[in-house]
Amino acid sequence: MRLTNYFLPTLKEEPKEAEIVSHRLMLRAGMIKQQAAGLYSWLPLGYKVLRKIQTIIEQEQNRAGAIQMLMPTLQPAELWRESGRYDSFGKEMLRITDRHDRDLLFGPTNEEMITDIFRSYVRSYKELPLNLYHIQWKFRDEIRPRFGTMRSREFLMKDAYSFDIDREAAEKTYQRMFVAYLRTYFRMGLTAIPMRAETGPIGGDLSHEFIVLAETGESAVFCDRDILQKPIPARDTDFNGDLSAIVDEWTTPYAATEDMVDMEEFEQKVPEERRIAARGIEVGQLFYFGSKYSASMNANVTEADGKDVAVHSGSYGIGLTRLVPALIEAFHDENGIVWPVSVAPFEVILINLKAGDELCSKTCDSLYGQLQTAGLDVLYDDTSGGAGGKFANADLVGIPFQLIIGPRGAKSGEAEIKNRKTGERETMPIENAVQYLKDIIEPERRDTV
RNA sequence: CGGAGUAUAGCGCAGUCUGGUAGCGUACCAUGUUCGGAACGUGGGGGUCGCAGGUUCAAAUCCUGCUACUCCGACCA
Repeated sequence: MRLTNYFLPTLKEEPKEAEIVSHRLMLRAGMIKQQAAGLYSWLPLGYKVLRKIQTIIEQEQNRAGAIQMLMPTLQPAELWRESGRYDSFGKEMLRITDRHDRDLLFGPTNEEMITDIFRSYVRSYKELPLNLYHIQWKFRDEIRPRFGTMRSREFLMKDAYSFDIDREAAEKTYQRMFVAYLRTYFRMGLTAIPMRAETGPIGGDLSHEFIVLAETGESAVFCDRDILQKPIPARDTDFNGDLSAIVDEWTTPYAATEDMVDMEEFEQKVPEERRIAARGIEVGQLFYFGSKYSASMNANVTEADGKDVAVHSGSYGIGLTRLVPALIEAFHDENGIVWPVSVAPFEVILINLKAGDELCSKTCDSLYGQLQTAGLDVLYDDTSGGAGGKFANADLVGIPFQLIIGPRGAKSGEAEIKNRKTGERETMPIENAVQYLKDIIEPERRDTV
């Protein structure tokens, strides 16, 4: 993409409404625009990151055996009356009336609807297990939305819903999602720590939150440093096999949020030098809630012995629109964002330092074509501004590698490559630059590990 | 929903106390000099001062009401 043809409205000055660093940087890097309290437009750069995150989530959900579909944002109130949540959910649920005076709601979650789909079509235990997911916009009318898209009213979520014949089978599904989550966050460059969690209003008795450590995290968390060293399950993990060893390994070190922590237990189980008391951002949650909805909504299947039983269910969420700021909280410095390659809006930015110089522009145009041919996701800064502005902008939006060509280099045949994360610069013959970038970027995509 | 603030050019702000019809920085347009970390000069365009009502010869400024947004708290993926 040529920057002269793109839409990237970056801001030099600090927007006054933003308090935390990720919100400020998302506004300054031209990723989002606030439209009302808790409602945001995703501008091209921000949307590109969101799509990359979505692709990783989809790949890992599919790998773990979940099946993608899509449910509507608006739901009929009847389903929620059936489960009893129409009245109990409270004012966070946005209620809408259509022209026929029918009660609708903007879905804050989809347990009722997926259960309705399930009971409409599934009759036999032979069709289990089933794990369906969708990635859809949800709405919760938060009393006080804040921190940009970290806590917005409208938000994009991946929700998977599983159906199993009994608790044992449901726990296996739970473990598959657990492993998929470890891989998902790892591929985004994050270390997300699974912590025993309260089950909250969704109900049930088995739940983990996945937490990313960050100073601006909304909750205090306590864990054993050991958990940060645990190995990530490989790409070829057999999701049909027994995953309990992996889950056990990850759930043995102490890790709990402030809601669940027992300080005495924490201090007793974790030696002082390994204790981490920090703040964290929740980026996903797993729930097993048994037959809570299947029983009240008649989602039964017939077993081998001819008897009907209510299925055992779980739900598994990942907040995409919250992951973006969580990533920025984890990856930034004083100059701007520092994206990991796998979620970066572009992998490399080609900077033409002097767009008016014939040789310089010719060299850059050629490199731009080569980078595209090499399969790299490239933004080409072909604007006519000064060098300082271009460097500042490239640093701000956080593209992992900068390929810098100035008139001097164009003449002498030298290219400069800056690593955004380390700040290191390397000079090399121009003809080597594309292969050099390809070699360092491809493994960083983490799509083959 | 309780408490505290803010609203003036695209963005960041001053002007409001003490009423006289709007200014600074930046961004934008033109032009010239620059050209490796947001460079400089000259010229230019852009604001019914959040909305409504009131007081006054005169309101960004004083009074009343409303709206939006932000922060703290309770709540939450």
